[in-house]
Amino acid sequence: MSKPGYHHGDLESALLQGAVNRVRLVGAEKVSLRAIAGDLGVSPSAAYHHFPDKDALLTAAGFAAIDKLADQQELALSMISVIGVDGALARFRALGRSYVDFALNEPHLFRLAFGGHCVIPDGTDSEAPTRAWTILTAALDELVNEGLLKFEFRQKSEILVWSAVHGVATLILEGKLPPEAADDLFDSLAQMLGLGNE
Amino acid sequence: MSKPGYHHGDLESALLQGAVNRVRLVGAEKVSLRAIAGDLGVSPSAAYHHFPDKDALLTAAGFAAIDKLADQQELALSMISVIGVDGALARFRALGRSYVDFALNEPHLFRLAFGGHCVIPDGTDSEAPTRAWTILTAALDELVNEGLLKFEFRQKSEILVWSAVHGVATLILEGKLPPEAADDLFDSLAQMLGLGNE
DNA sequence: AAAATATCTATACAGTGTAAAGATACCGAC
DNA sequence: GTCGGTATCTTTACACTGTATAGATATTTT
Repeated sequence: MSKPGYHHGDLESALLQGAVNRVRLVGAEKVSLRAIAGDLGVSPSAAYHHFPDKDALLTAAGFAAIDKLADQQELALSMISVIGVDGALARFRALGRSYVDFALNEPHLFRLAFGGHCVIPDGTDSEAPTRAWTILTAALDELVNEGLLKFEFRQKSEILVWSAVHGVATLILEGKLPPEAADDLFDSLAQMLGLGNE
Repeated sequence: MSKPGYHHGDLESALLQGAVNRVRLVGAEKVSLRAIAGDLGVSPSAAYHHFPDKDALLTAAGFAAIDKLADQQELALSMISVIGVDGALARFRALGRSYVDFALNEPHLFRLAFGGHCVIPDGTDSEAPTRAWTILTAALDELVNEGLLKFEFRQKSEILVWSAVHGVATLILEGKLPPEAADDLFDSLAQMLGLGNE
């Protein structure tokens, strides 16, 4: 299944990987299908047997980028073994930090992922809850369990937290906010979530 | 200064306007310099006497889009004449709503404005406080003056509010959150800002 | 082994951004 | 006014893009 001969074995995932690599380096709007194919020593037209067109390949790469973000978040979470209140808070913060870090370390992948290429069809809830969403809700659950977040605030907190973290990442990336804004935001979030308790 | 003859008078702003129009319709990555020039009945190369390259033109169009967003916000603000506490709250909400509305009504302009084309050089504070920023701080000032927001929370609220609103706009636009998420977010924000008082 | 199919290549075409050189209209100096 | 210089625009050309079509090659099926 890897490379059993002339037919290259698994061009589809090789193309995807190549697309991700190229986007990572130069950004989505400056990657050419021909370059990706060239990297793999393959004719430009070869891609059309696996993806309907260039845009579809980039979209697939975008979803791969979203997955990489989720990977990084889970990795960041896994490195915090503290339990209890402190653990819950640390994990919450690590989640935001890894999100922003991904945006700043991989700006091109981040923009590809959230820049119009990977729009969900907008139909009624497509019942595809995104790994990022799942990860976030788990962290908020923990905050609730530890008594750090009032249960009735949890639902709305999901939207607030994700929006704020995504927003600050984007705005820093675009130079609209300074990098320190991220930590300030995390402070505000922690503080405000906590305030619901007293 | 408008159209005094063959030299077209003011090609530069005509190109800019044309670029904005085209981006508005089909999105930045599908607009061609030649099409913009064609709309104006002008040769493709003509643009190069006014902009170093296509990217620069699109960047200018992006900043124009940012300005349109600010216009829309100020217009939304101007339509609320209520004074006092209710007015401050209404204006705060209208600010968020107009921001999200702009993103949803003009997705291509919004993406151009915040999708990497208009990055501030990232140098130390470039002392260019953006109209959006000014507008936001004014609204928060009013909240403080009306006693709806604790003074010590104001500074950090700037980042929180702008990030959250920008984030929710983006995530709705990309299909990651449903449209109703915006109102939920405004509820949370109003509630949480208010909580700092009791 | 032969036929059918999936995969890849070769070729070609219209469209792109943009560099270079030539034409045209304007503008200030005499 | 006329003349020369300059900004503006056109023409032409080139390298490059995505992708459609048709042909070659390897794999799979029968």
